[in-house]
Amino acid sequence: MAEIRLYNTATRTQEALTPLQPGNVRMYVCGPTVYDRAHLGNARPVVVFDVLFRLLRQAYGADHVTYVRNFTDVDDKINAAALARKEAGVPAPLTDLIRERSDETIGWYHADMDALGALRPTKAPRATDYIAQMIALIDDLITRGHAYVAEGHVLFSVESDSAYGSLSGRSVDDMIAGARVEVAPYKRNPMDFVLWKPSSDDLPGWDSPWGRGRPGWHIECSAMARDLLGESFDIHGGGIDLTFPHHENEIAQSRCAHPDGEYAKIWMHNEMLQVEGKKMSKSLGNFFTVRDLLDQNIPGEVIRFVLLSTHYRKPMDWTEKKVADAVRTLDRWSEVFAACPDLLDEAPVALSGDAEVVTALSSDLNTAGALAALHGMIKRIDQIAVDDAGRTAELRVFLASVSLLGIDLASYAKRFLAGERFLSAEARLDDTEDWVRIKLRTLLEARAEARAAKDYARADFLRDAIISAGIVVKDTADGFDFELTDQYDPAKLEALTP
RNA sequence: GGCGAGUUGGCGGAGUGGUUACGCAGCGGAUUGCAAAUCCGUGCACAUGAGUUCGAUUCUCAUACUCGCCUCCA
Repeated sequence: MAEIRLYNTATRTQEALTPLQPGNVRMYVCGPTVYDRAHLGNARPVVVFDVLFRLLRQAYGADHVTYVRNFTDVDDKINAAALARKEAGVPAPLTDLIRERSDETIGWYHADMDALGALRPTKAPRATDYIAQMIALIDDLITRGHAYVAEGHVLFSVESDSAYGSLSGRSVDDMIAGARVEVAPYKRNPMDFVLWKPSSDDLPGWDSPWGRGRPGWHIECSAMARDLLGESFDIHGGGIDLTFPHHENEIAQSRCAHPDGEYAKIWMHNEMLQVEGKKMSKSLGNFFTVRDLLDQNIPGEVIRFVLLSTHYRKPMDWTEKKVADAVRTLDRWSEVFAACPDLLDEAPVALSGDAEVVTALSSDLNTAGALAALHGMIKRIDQIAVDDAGRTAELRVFLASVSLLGIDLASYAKRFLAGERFLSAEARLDDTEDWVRIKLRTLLEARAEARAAKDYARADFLRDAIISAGIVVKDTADGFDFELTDQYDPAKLEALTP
């Protein structure tokens, strides 16, 4: 087994993973705030850390990896969504609507991430189930002099933590100088952040020593990680935008409350996702959800493939070309199994996967390198005779290697071999009007007749005409097929005469 | 203003102190009535300047440009 090396944001270097408890790895990843469908950006960390989860399970054993990913179900946006429903006339108490909204969103989230082939984490706690632990943690921080009560709020005192700012590499003074937040007058230091805040009567709230209220954003992760993983654990992950303030504040809370623990040892952050070269952001409104893509008939395996084709620490640009390339690659990989479809129905074998693939993944999750290694494998396999037993053995290793990336090639290939095509000509034609299909069919059949009569001049003339409308004509063993290209233009097709 | 990341061939995208990434596109060949698809083979690169070194795309510094975070955000 190759040594697993991971880039640690906290030290800004790559480090070998050595579990604090030998043979038992503990990982916490910040999960979604469940107010709406997961957008594509939400999917990136899920897929990235799922690959890590799979790698760790293989290296240490499935029962020796604990992966916790939370659901944040205390949030203004959830409240707003519930409030909007109430105002729309839904006759139910607001708290019920809030709970309903969270439940519904969590269900969506699981379904969408399942479609991307992500394994469920070992534990998926909800913040609202850990209010008591949060209150205890806050109480502890007050006792230890790291937090104070002011006007119904409990605030963390950043000046009480000499290490504050170490993860994100900034000093408290720098932060104050560049702060663009309005500073509440009751804060002792402008950077002090909320641990607990009062709740109005019409919003969710819990009784606490400081009155009815609700927790601040950061405390939930500290409380759940403490409860489920302990004071020290191995890996903490999330999007790079969480580095500050979320993770910085988590560290501060946890280390100050548990001075003997070091909280997370390795901090991993995935870079952001862009769409066609532009930042994907809610405020710009150019984002789309995972469900949108699935509904466009883009298979989950394809989405996952694209997400893994760029290293997790680099910004990734989501483009239609990448989707098309991924479809193409998965189609090719599927075709290799045409001669041995039974392999696809075999139960997953306990193979460790190709050494090159494992080495790439072990080197700070080099998923792009792993995909390159898979390309090499398939090339080698292609050169082995179809009836050679060695080919079957190699294909099993190939499948095991692909599944280490969480790409369910067996499922994809079975659908492909059964004739399913994604982004196919037929699928695209389905969106067009009847006359297009009739016209195209007329032209294609006219050409087939010309070919049958060996009137190649006419056949080629017709094919050139169809090509000029952006449609590629293919002759197959049992007839013909066609494919729409980027130049496909219905207007040109309409102008053609047989 | 503060913090951080990046700049690789036509495009996407890894990696390395001296040697092939890989994929797509291109080109040549096999195949085909001719094509398409497929298979085989193949050319093309490391932002700029300086330094360290026997040798740098790879290390150091500077410059330019791009991007992200500092505010809910993965």
